[in-house]
Amino acid sequence: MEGILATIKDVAKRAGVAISTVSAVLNRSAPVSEDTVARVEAAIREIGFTPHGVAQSLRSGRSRLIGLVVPNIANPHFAAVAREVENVCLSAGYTSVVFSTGQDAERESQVLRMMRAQRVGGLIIIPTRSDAAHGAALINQIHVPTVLLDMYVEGLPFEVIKTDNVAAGYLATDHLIRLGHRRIGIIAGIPGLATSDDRAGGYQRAHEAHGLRAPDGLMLPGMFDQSLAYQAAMDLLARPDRPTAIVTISNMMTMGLLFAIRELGLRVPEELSFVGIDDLEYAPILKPQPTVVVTPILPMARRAIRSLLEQMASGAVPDGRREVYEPHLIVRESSAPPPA
Amino acid sequence: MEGILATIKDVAKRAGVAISTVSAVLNRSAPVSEDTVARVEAAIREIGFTPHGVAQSLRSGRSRLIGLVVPNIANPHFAAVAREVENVCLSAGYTSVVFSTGQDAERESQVLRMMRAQRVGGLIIIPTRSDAAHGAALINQIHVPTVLLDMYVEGLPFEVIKTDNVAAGYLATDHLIRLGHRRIGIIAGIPGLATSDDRAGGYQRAHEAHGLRAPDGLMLPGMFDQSLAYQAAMDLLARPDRPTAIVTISNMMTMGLLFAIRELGLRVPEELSFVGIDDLEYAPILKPQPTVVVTPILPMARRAIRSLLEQMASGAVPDGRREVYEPHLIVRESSAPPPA
DNA sequence: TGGCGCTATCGAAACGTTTCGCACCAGCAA
DNA sequence: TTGCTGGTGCGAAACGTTTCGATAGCGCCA
Repeated sequence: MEGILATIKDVAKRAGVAISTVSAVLNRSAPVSEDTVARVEAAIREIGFTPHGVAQSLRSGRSRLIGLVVPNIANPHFAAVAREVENVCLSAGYTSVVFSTGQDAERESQVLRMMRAQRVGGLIIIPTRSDAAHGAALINQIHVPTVLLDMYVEGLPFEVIKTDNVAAGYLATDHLIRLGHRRIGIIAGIPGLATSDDRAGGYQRAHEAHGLRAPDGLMLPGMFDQSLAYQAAMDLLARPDRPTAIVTISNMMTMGLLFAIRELGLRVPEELSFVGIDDLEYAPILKPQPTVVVTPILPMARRAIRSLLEQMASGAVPDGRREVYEPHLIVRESSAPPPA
Repeated sequence: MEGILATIKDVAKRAGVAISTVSAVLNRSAPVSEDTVARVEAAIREIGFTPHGVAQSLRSGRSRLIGLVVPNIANPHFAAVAREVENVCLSAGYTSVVFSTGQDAERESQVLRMMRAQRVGGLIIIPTRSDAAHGAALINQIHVPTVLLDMYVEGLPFEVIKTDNVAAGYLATDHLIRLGHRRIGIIAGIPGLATSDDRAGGYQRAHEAHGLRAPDGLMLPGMFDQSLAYQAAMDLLARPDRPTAIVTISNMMTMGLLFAIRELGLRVPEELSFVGIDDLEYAPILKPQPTVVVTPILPMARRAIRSLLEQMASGAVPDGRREVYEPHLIVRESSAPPPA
């Protein structure tokens, strides 16, 4: 177990060739005669040689490590992203390393420092903030090809793979308005976070599109944090003129709402309707099953990692392209016309 | 962004000292006078130097990469482990890289090859199988300090951090027997997998302890896979003499059962009781709330990574120690006496 | 026969660190 | 003056690769 692993030198000796020839065989980087290839490959098999990725990185300046930076790996939504990225990486011979920021800019920066120390070859980031100041801070910490997932950051030139968040908020709200709701609350995320602001913006827009004014005082922040969303929901639902419907802008916030509903013993959808953004993977066993707006997160993740690998291979300069995926509504049981 | 990062050489030049002196400052590995330290540190700050982890690894033979191998990172149970490991690693200056095996021995081996290529310095593994043959295969693929989590593998000398799985199965089954159930089904995992076998063993033992014989034909395999568990549950529940209660031995299998219950429109606990092993993080919003046997997975994860870091630092030989954590029962709403 | 071009192979430098032996200096005792 | 000692600092080798210029062997044509 205490490992002295074979080196390329051992292979060379065994096959009776030069080190550089073994390297050429390994990388197909130079013409090598058929039977030399065979001899080298035999030697590799016999002594169980695995190339020293660290040495390869150092010499070639290319790293086979991909960094994935997400808000929280324990959130199933992001875990799914990680799984997808891992799959693509593995089949492409890359290794992905995942880190959680906890939506904290300082921790994000700490994480990026680690990534830099490990000299990852590329980065997929779900950023913690989207304002220009953050962009300015980030730009100095990122020295490799990068793709932004889920959210843009002001002033960062990287490709962005996101959903139409305004549409997501719109879809959820529009659905409730059409059902007849007029007092619709929303538990939004962190002000200043594009994803959050856009989804809340869609909520406003939907009201306007129906010639309505979004009611005052019904937009509560929840961060991307379940317990805060729970607080917000309790607040909203304890009011005498409580809303007849609620929109939550992320899976964790839907969870928070569900906790509150359970605690207050509210009947859904008879007494309260709700629509969440992002699906819950156990939605089918919930009672009632939640109506949600879903985003194609898996295709987005796949696209992000593919695009990143391509950039790394081609050395293309980032062009700030934005790839936008459309969300769509899944009507289930948690939404119905308001009580008379 | 296209990164030419500063090297230790640049620092040395700027501070007017030798490279080796900078290294000494960085690692506190040799006495350096106070004002030289100050000059070097100033230089580091000024040019924004981050040590090249790859070069450090290569030269020192020590790697700051920790590999975590789990069945599936998209399973919240394992995502929680990953998060915990990441936290400890980050604060200790290590980087964790997570991989999923999909409970597939071949993929596990592929993953281990990647780990070896990256020369990770230590490994935490939740293995895919526990038999001796697997142990024999694994022993040749692992060349670094390693801790086994959740399950032992026959013939592997590493420290094992696990729960008392027999007790877990026992607790769940005993609870149902005490409630009066006599036809208790169990959806077990993969035969040959210790965790699975032990939990099923606990089910047998509980019957014996009450002077009962575990009913025939009520133990169905579900793998650690939701859809298979769903199939098994459908099978079990479609029978004319269907069990009055069911034990599921992992969170994914409880999910599968819940899908089946929902589809068949069974009332719980009036028509059917169940007890799951491992909690569901959204348990509180489920109706009925599931009765479960929980294992202290977070403390176990913390213990595993701490123990690993210690081993890496001390260079201690593995002693095959087994650290066993006790599971306990949380009675909620899904278990009640059987229908008369 | 000599020169040319092609192919297969080789040797050595380089990537950015750590590590280790050696040199320098001042102070001090002999 | 010489020799020793302890505290600093230096230079160079080494880690395991990739890469690139050099070279040897060979057939071919003039």
